[in-house]
Amino acid sequence: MSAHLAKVANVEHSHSAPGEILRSLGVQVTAQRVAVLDAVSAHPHATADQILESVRASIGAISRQSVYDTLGTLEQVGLVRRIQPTGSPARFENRVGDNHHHIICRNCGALSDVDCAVGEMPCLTASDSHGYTIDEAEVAYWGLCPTCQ
Amino acid sequence: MSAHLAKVANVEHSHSAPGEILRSLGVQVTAQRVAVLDAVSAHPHATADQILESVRASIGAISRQSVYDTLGTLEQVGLVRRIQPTGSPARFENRVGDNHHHIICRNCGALSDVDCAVGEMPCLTASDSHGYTIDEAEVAYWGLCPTCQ
DNA sequence: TACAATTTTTGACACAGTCCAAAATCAGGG
DNA sequence: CCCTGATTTTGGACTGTGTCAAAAATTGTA
Repeated sequence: MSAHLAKVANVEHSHSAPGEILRSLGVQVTAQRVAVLDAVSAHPHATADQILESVRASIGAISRQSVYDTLGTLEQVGLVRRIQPTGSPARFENRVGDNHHHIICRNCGALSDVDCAVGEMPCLTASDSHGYTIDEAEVAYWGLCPTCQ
Repeated sequence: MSAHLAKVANVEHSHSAPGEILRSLGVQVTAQRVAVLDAVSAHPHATADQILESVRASIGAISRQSVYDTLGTLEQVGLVRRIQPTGSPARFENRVGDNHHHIICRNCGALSDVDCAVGEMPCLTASDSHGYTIDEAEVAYWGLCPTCQ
């Protein structure tokens, strides 16, 4: 994803109404999209189904397909980041553009953000890039959280 | 997974018959298990279904459940490592114990091993461990392979 | 050879993500 | 404010991946 776009999305709009943010990015504004964006903001690292439940609680009805579609659109314009730790379904967060990493508990699945020491992608250098053009080093820290130790 | 166990599995058995390796680890030897181990060795980073196809080609018949069971057992005893890059099903490899990382093409999905500069887990230090006991820093390098650039 | 334990098979199920046609909504222009 | 074209949402079906469970088969030991 474009890091620049993500920063635009996050920095220039952090105090705008969701509808305005969408409009400024050329995305049609609908009640469903606003509700999904709100749900992602309220529940960092939520799964699509958790977002579905949250939106249903807030606007009454939305289809599962629409949640998936909207998350895809929001990811595409850089408002939402999609992560997927090993063994987990996809999770979504609105903290974008800073290349932060995550830390996951092997026991209970708790998940937290970890700032990237470098801040920009890719933040690590592969010992052998195999001729690839690398644009991201995705890091996940695994271990036991304070509660599960 | 126990790094020591993985090294035992990989180093002390790299020239033994698969059946002997299994027996030495206290795992009951069956034709299915030997075939799955062979398939993983022959096809690094294969998915469970690819391993299923390979085993069916080699020993004629095996159930999907048995492949999943066997992979689980082999992972448990440190003979096989299970990885799951974002957006991919689980993949299996017999290169264990060296904490190597992976590099994945965003376009075609090609996947290669990348040696870990440190060699042991965890090879990175989180900027803030949130009180976790960290035992692994899983790194995936993303970009475009030489063919897709 | 017999038997207990374990593994495999078979089929069903659950979860997560995608596909698709019809219906509904949005946005802009008149 | 209404109309219309474009887009989105809905509802249901489908696919892929992993798990569950009971019955059948196999392994290994005595």
